[in-house]
Amino acid sequence: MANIQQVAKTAGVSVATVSRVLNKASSVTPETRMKVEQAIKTLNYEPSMLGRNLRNSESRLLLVLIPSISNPFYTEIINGIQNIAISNHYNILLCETDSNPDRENIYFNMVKNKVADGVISMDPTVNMQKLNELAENHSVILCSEYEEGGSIPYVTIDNELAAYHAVKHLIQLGMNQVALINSDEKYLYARQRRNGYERALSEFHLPIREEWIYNTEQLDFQNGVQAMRRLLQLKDRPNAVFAVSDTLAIGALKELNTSGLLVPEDIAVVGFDKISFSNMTNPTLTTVAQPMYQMGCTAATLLINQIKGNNVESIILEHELIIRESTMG
Amino acid sequence: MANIQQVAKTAGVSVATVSRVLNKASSVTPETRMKVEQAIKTLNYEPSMLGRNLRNSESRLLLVLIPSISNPFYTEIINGIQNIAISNHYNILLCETDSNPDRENIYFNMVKNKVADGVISMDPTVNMQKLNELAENHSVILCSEYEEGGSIPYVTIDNELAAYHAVKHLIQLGMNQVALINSDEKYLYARQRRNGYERALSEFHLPIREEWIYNTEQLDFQNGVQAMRRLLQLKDRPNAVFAVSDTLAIGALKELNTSGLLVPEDIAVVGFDKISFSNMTNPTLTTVAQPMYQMGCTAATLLINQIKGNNVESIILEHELIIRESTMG
DNA sequence: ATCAACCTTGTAATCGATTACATTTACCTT
DNA sequence: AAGGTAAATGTAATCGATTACAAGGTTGAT
Repeated sequence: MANIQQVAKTAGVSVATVSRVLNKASSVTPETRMKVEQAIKTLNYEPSMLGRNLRNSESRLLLVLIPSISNPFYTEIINGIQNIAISNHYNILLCETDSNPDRENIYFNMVKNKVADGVISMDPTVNMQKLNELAENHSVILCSEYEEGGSIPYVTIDNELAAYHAVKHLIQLGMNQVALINSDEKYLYARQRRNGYERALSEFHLPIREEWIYNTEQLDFQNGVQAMRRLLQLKDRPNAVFAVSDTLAIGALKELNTSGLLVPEDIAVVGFDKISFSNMTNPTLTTVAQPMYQMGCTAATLLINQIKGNNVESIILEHELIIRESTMG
Repeated sequence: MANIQQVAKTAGVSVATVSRVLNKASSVTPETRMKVEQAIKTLNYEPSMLGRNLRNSESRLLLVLIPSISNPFYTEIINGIQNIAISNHYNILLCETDSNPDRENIYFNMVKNKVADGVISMDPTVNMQKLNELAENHSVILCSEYEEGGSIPYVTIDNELAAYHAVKHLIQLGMNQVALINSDEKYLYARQRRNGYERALSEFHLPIREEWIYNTEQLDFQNGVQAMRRLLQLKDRPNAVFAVSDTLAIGALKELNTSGLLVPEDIAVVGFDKISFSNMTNPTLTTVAQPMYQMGCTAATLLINQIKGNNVESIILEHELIIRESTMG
């Protein structure tokens, strides 16, 4: 691969002139420009990013931290990030942390080392202390999960309100015994969604019953099956379930199917996230849609602005309740 | 962020010595090593990848090209790639091409520019001519989809044999009218799987009937629904369906459910890929498992070896038929 | 005491770009 | 024709590391 020196030589000009042609900025005679472009073509020259990046001390790479690539929740967000990134001449480095602090460290170092210009973290298990340290000198944006009262800008939805809407929908359909399948409440979103659940119950003067609240360790399908199984063993069964993720809800559906119960006649189900599989189930799943593509776009825009040195503000986006067969027989 | 000069100054040594401490290679007195390490600690120094990469003309980044991040087929493969990459001190740059040639070009240029040290392509729509050009001077591995008789090393399974096994399984269950939901036969894997399907039929002296072969444009759920709907409209209905992807098969299941047919009693269904949702459906889906994690590991290992300058050979991995409820009521 | 051999450390070139500053060239004005 | 100005181009420093080679220092053998 040719370098800029060789191009300069074959064009009979200096490296500075070649660079000027490359960056289209300052004045070059049409004639010399032609000579340089000719040389570039004959040598099949592509400027080295390594040289350019070292000099400019930027890499035009954005790190995206996700706990697990197999979680369909993230795919649309990543699409959004990627589109904005590409149209701003950035690329994204997708990093799966597996919620593993060692990997997290590797990725944080990549930002410190300028292998990447900034980070969007979507990992709810991220080490907030380290992230805050990183944010002191580098560009960081949180997406979906965030820190209340923290100083790092974030993009999210109003989780409390979204849960409230979902549960209110169930209650208004006449369900007076609504169970909650929640994830571990060490996560902020889990606590917020529980609050929304409780607010809806309280508003309709329904009791909050601990045995109808099940906390899962993870968000997998199997956890949903397990949770539903437990709820069905209760003497006093719920007649509706709000699960804080579609994968949990789909697990619940599966268990209901197995035990011969009808959805929504016997038990209505609402999920959260509107993952693509949520309308492939039978019945299709009522769910709360987060504007995932938009979240991704917004997060990327914030990050790029922050890298440019601008001050950016956190943003809360709108959610939407998608009513499907699992609540509307 | 401190640089190597400052570390050298505070440690009272030359930059060469600092570099030697950093790279643990040549001889440094324990005493000077201590001084340098002390300086590194006090200055909170991290070596710049940009400088290092320029000098070594490597980036320790591997490009992974996939058509779409939302396709669950790729997630396990990517896991495998990532694990091997990390344990060899590489990182992966996950690139979604959307089967868009412009994006493809951007990514190919990243390799030419040394932003990445090599590519694993999993995009069946990739421009083979350009990829071959790239492979002349750079490291390239194909994963899953490949070019027959081409010169780029690949990792794949025996698609013909896998399809043959799937269809033979259906026939041996007593199904004598097996339909095929195939994707566009411009793809090599689609042609190979069709061959396997036909071989199994021929072996059992069953006719190959064109009206039982449906080609979809894409692999989405909706295409499966559509395909099944068409097959059900036939006067002479099939009593089994082999779909070349789980998403198609899940669409077919959904349509069968909608029209009140029982699976597998009325129509048995086999999918392909063993995506995680394939055991969340009702009934659970019989499918052909590709060793996806292993494919990822193998592809990454091949690529890293190729980058090291070794000659690498293509590898064909074993598949496995996973029998579940959709063929075994 | 001398010298070879080896070990440790330093000097400076290098990777491939960008860019401040210097220099050359061309043109215009009087 | 001389001098001034602006445009075009060149020179060389710079980004932050690695490393070939040079130089200095120590050790031990004779």
